[in-house]
Amino acid sequence: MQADDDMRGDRSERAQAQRERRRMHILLAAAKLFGQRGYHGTSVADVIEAAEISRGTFYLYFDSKDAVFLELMEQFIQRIMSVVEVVDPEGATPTEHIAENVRRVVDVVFEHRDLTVMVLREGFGVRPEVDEKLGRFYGFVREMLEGALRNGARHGLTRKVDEALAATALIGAIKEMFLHELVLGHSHEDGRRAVSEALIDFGLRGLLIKSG
Amino acid sequence: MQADDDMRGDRSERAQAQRERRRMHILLAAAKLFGQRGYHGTSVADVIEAAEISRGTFYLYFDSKDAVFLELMEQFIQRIMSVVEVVDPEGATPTEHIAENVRRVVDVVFEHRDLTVMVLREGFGVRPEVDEKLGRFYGFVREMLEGALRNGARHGLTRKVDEALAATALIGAIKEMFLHELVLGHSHEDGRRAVSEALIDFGLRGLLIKSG
Amino acid sequence: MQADDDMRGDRSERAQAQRERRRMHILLAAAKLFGQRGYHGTSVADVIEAAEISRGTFYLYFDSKDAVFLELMEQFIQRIMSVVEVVDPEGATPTEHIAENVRRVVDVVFEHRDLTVMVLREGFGVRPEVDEKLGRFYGFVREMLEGALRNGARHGLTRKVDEALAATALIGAIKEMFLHELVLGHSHEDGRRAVSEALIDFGLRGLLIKSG
Amino acid sequence: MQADDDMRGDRSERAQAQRERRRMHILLAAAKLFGQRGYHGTSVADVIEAAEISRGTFYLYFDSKDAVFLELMEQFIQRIMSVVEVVDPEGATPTEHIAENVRRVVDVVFEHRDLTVMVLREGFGVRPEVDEKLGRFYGFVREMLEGALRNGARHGLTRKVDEALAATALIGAIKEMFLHELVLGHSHEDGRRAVSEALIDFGLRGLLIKSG
DNA sequence: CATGAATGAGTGTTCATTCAT
DNA sequence: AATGAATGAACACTCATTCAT
Repeated sequence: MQADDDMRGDRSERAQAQRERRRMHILLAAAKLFGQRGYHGTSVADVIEAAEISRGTFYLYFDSKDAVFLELMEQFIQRIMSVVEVVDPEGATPTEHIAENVRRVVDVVFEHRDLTVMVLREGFGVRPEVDEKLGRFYGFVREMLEGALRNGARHGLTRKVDEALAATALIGAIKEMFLHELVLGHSHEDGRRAVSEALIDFGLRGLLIKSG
Repeated sequence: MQADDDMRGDRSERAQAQRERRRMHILLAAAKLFGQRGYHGTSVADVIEAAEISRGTFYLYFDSKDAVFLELMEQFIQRIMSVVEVVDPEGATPTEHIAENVRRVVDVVFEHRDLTVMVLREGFGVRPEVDEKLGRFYGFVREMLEGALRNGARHGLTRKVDEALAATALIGAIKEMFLHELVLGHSHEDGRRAVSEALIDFGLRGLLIKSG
Repeated sequence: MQADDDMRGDRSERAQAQRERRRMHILLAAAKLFGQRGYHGTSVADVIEAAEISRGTFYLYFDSKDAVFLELMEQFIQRIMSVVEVVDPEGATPTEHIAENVRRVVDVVFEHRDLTVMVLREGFGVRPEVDEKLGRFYGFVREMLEGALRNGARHGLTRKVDEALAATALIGAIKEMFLHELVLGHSHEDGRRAVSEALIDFGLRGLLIKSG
Repeated sequence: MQADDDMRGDRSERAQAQRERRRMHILLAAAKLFGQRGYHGTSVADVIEAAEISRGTFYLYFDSKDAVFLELMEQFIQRIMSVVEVVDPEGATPTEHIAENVRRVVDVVFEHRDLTVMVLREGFGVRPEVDEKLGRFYGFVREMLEGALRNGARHGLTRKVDEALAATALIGAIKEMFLHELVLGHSHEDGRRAVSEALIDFGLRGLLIKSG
């Protein structure tokens, strides 16, 4: 009896684990394809071929193509958000804080290359739900950046600038650098460090030696 | 015979002009739609409805949906390229040169809002030919920027930086600012000037008052 | 010029007529299949094969499989309703009136065999819109019948009965007789007359010679 | 050895009984669903959910969805047939005989509402085997009715009519009244009696007071 | 015996492209 | 040159059935 229970428990656990692994497998395959060919360029047929599963199996694990895309997008957003620490405006010089945030974000990005490319290359207009998710995410990022800029200005670290415009520029710069590195990157282990440093460098120091 | 030829010539010329006008009309309608809904979100049906032409007519002027997209992309690229003046590396302080280039590019962008949005929102991966075109274009832009950065460094105007990385960041910043302004922009006449100045500001001066 | 106009007019008219003929052709094919195999047993593939058109053409003429079914159902309902004349309760003996209604309905039914079978064999539960249409139709029929029964009772022609129950029984009898005749019927020209007479006979006279 | 056999026999018997109980359980769940949503509107998924069994188990007890439907239909048919007593043509006035048959059928119908609705709402065309079964059943019913009519005519109880047509009409009336009562019926205990009486009334007496 | 994960043929629908008029 | 009817490959999704555990 006990053995029986144990066996059943084992089997159920193993089944559950297997199921989770398969879900992951599909998500990974989908992320790669979405990253390479975009949402519209990737068909369910592509995904099931890449994941080596049948049509039916795909729908056994996910409600729809959209659902997969949204889940992947959510995964990425969650990972990034969970790794960014809001800087205490009253705290000491925030420079190091920011640098650490950047490093952590870069780590997430480089450990989830496909996911990142997928999110970064897909602009608005794919699906309303996607737009909403992206909107909230970029809103969050923008707030982080604007806060950092305000904070930096208060501490006399950065020039007084139109924070909204500056945040937009920074977002664009970050996206492009990540995309460039991830798509063309030679996957040097130091690509990661180079990007980290470049982001901190450009973000905090700008390009000019002396004011114009 | 001669008169006949003339008449035919006239007719042919007028027909040619009419044909050109119609092509333009279709391209404009397509640009607007591609900008608003993206490549995949725009169907040939949308285009012919917007251009008020028949299905057949569309294919009389263009080989395919792709061809329209590519031609529009080419148009945009040509316009931008034709307006950028390569800075003489031996010349005097290039700051003003650069500023003028920026202003001219901004002018093109704001005078062809649909076209710009279309190009900027569509990343790589739509079609191989599109990728190739975009690749060459960004290669050109990148070269311009890298040249400017090298030049600036030589003149002691900018810090010594990894020009490739810096160019990537700048490209991203520029794209994002344009997109943001064009999509959400309130179409103030001064939006154009604000963006111009912000680009020059961020591009040339960076954000930091004093070096870290 | 005039000839040109005429020709264009002709062409347009002919095109319009051709279009209408094709629509009809598809509807006829669909009605036959729906009648033979039911709504669920008939696929769009079946319809386009029977109508000898391509998948795309089907959707050129109809929005969906449902739309075809609903249009056919509506056609049948309209034909029947347009042919039934509401009996004036104050009028003279309504027997002849009723008999004429029956004959007209029978004519419609026998001239649109597939359509009738399609409607009669499909019960409720196919689609909400279908249910609603059928509900309204049977409501109409029921009202007609109940009115006739009330009328007949007032004139002393029929026994006093629970009109609702009697109407239900009559509806069932009518449906079954039509279905039987249309599905198995040997298409004798007199099948039509036999059914007409039987309906009048059973509806008006009942089965018993003398009351039990 | 003998004890062993007995035990095995017991176990086998118990297992057999359990198996039978489970079969019944599934059939009941299926009948309810088939009645409510029809054959096409009911998926195997619906059935296993309602029966609270697994997919595999379903196919352990039945060969296919069709097999369940057919078995249910057969069940209904058997019940009805087993309850109808063939009237002796040489016997005395058959009125009471008929009335008793009607009452027994009504009892079966009201005690197996789901089953009845299932059979009545599904016309021909679902599956060839279904058609065949239904065909044989209605053949039997038809024979009963025609016999009764012939008998009635011989005894001078009913008018001389085309018995085939009359039987068809009666079948339709019966079906419709049952369906109406079972689907919309307020489940009054007397609904049963009302229907019984109405059937006898309409079937035997018809609607007209005096002969035409 | 029981399970539920896996399958793939089939569904209704879309849309870029062709072609007879 | 202009039209729009016609096409069919491709799409996302469903579901009855099988089978390893």
